[in-house]
Amino acid sequence: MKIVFAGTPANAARTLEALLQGPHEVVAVLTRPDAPVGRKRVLTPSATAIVAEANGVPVLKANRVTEDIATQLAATGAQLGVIVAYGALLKNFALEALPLGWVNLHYSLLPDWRGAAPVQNSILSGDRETGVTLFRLDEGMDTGPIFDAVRTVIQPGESSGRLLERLTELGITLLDQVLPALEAGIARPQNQTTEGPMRLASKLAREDARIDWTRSATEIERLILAMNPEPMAFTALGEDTLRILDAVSLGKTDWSALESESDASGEAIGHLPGSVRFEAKRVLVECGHGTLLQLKSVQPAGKNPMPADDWARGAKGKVNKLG
RNA sequence: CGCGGGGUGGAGCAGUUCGGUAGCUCGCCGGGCUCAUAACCCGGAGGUCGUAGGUUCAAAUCCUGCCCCCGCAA
Repeated sequence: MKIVFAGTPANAARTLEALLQGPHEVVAVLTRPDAPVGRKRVLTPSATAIVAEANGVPVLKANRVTEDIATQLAATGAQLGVIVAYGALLKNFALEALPLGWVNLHYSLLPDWRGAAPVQNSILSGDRETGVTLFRLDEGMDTGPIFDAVRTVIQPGESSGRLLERLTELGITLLDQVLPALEAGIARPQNQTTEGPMRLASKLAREDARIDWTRSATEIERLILAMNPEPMAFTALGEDTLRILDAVSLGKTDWSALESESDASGEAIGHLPGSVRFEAKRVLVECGHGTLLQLKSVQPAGKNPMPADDWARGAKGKVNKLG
């Protein structure tokens, strides 16, 4: 079967690679235009564009599927369109441009978490389970009828980045299973249910990633894991920011036990949220409701990411409070 | 020319203002103590101080060019 693929970021590129290994012929790839990236603002093609070009697949670059683009896609003779994180909704004329229409991989169990950032939102909310859903694209935002879904349990300490990698692979297997049925015309998508949670997975802003140390360690741990690698949780450290890549909640902790240690070492400890405590092998931060968070990996402004223990070597004696 | 921080043994930092024989906390290797250890004790290896040039009796430190890494912003 001839298919066109639409996608932009790394997980889309990975899915495209898998499709290129498979039995179907990818006759064209649609992706967002090259964008200026990084401090030097170098115009950089998307991860998907790079994979497509490396494999000699014709690439169309557009922010929206205009009638012109739809016509070009139809002219490829493709029967089906596959979308993974392309970044724009398709209008009816675009949906109808291909005989079998379009399917979309979405990284949640629809109808829950429709929208731009399902993976981050599911971790942020402390969900136990998530998954990937393959559905027929319609004009709505992640509202089309579902072919199939794969569920998976979110692992303790799992970041958005790692979870997305797993979901990407699950999505690939899901495509492998469903595409043959689609080609044979026997796939029967079911309308999305109206039961259960239907939360909106809105896009996250940088300010959403600022740590509020008055919240519980559990909530902060979720925030840190959800925001890794984008946009990455951070807190104020003097004039600069300290990015926190990984941390684990220790829950409620008996401060009196810790205090005797601190008295012994002569270090004054505050009881304010954000107070930092450097121990022999770990770095602890006091959070709200008497809970403690152990930092595992941080990145000071201007530095590379480092284990919290390494950071402690240089910060000890200079830092006593975050936020 | 968007703003800013940084490059010092394997890691994280100090030393640079006011040039003068490279330091700290770890890690690593060897030995000791111990039932044992991430604990403790003793000893050891490991650095052209990003790079090129300049000033000087002498440069990690002062001057100039270049390379690389990163935070913010986009």
